[in-house]
Amino acid sequence: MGKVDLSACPVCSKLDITDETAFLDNLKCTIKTYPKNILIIRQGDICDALYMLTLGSVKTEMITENGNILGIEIIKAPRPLAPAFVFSDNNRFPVNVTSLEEVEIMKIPKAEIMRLMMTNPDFMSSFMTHNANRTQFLTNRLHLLSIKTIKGKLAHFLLENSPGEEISFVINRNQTELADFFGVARPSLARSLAELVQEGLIQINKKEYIILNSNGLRELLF
Amino acid sequence: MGKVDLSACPVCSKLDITDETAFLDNLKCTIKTYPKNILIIRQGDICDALYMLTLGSVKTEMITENGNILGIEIIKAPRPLAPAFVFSDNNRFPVNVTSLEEVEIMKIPKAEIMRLMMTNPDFMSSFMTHNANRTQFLTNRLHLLSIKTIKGKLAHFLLENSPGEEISFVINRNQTELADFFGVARPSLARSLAELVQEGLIQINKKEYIILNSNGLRELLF
DNA sequence: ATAAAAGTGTAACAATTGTTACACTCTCGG
DNA sequence: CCGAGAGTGTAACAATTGTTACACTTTTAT
Repeated sequence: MGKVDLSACPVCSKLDITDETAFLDNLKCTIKTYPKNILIIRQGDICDALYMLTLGSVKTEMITENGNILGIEIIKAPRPLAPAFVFSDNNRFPVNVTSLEEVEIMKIPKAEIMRLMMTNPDFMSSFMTHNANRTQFLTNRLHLLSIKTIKGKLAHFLLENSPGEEISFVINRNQTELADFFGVARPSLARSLAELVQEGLIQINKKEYIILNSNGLRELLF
Repeated sequence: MGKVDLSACPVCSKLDITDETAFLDNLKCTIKTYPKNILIIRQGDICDALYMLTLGSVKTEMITENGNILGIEIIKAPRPLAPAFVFSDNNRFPVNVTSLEEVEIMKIPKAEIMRLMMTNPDFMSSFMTHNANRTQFLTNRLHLLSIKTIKGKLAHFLLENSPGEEISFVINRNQTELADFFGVARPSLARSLAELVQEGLIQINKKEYIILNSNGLRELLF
């Protein structure tokens, strides 16, 4: 089993653990490793334990009923996968989870999570905050999807990621991934990007973007 | 202050409260009433306490940057409003909350919530489950929005709400509200509904719907 | 009972996005 | 260095949805 850096985990960082090894030994859990590009969790699978990604990175994607893929996000270890759903009445995973590299996943039973929360207020607090942040992420996602034009989505997304006007920044997604992220067709996204460039609002060089006119971008939101 | 039926509240129902009045007296909280059609909470407002709707009903709606309204849901007392966000790092309300009638709202400080969770495992468990269910609701919302055609959204929505083929059921929203719920224009929704009727898939009488051909509806999801 | 307001049906037209197809560039492994 | 595959630019056309407008029906308030 690989070495886990608990202090980097948003849920565990505040734990007062004098002996990390002892802590992990006391924890009833199972650990599994998966090779690259494996579908680890299917949308709809029962979720009766907390899945903690301890090594590697995964991609979560939601598949709509019409078969389209609506990319959600990339998760890097250490971080829990869909922690909120352990406690829901209908405890099924809402997304597919696919390994992007060789990964290691720690499966902690629900009862153990309960025990940790009871005995460790800091853990409880972190766990709550982490879930709250996840909810906020979903809300933002909802917000993005509710913007109806592609150029509007792009404006929102670029403004959110830009460090400021005329300052270049890198978007770590290619056009195909971006299109999935927005839930639109790839050529349509390319067209909208080209229009933004032609209108002098932004500048693109591979994955490097520069906002030239942030006010112009903001106008696309109305 | 109105009488509160705690047993009907998803978060409080499992509390072992021998004396409800004493429980509420011990709870440090403030109670406010609002008349009908008042904007109680604005999207972006700081959320440093748990807002519990104890009487009446409210409507929550998300306003996108382009000014469009994306209806989310109607909430009836007793139920907490956006309970997850009390604990998030950026603890701001994600939605507007408007009263639909005269309402009463109990404001419980975050510290009090923490105390309740520490001292009352059942409360903690219910609170977690409730938040998890909310997350699942958001995920479903995301799912619905990610379906691209209006007829697809309608098919998904109607199949989800129908008790079965040829059995009538009531949708408690008018066309305008439904259009908001789906994030589409009202006449476009009307057109899609008319098409579903014309194709013999459903039957409509005011707010009463009947699915005539559920397989036909399912085909719209591909 | 009746006027005002809210909700619905529908049509013509505009705007946006999706689909498909293909040429081109870039990257990476052999 | 070269070829395969991935990623990009772009164009023509189809499909879907939005916009606007107006007549009509239903509900609500006085």
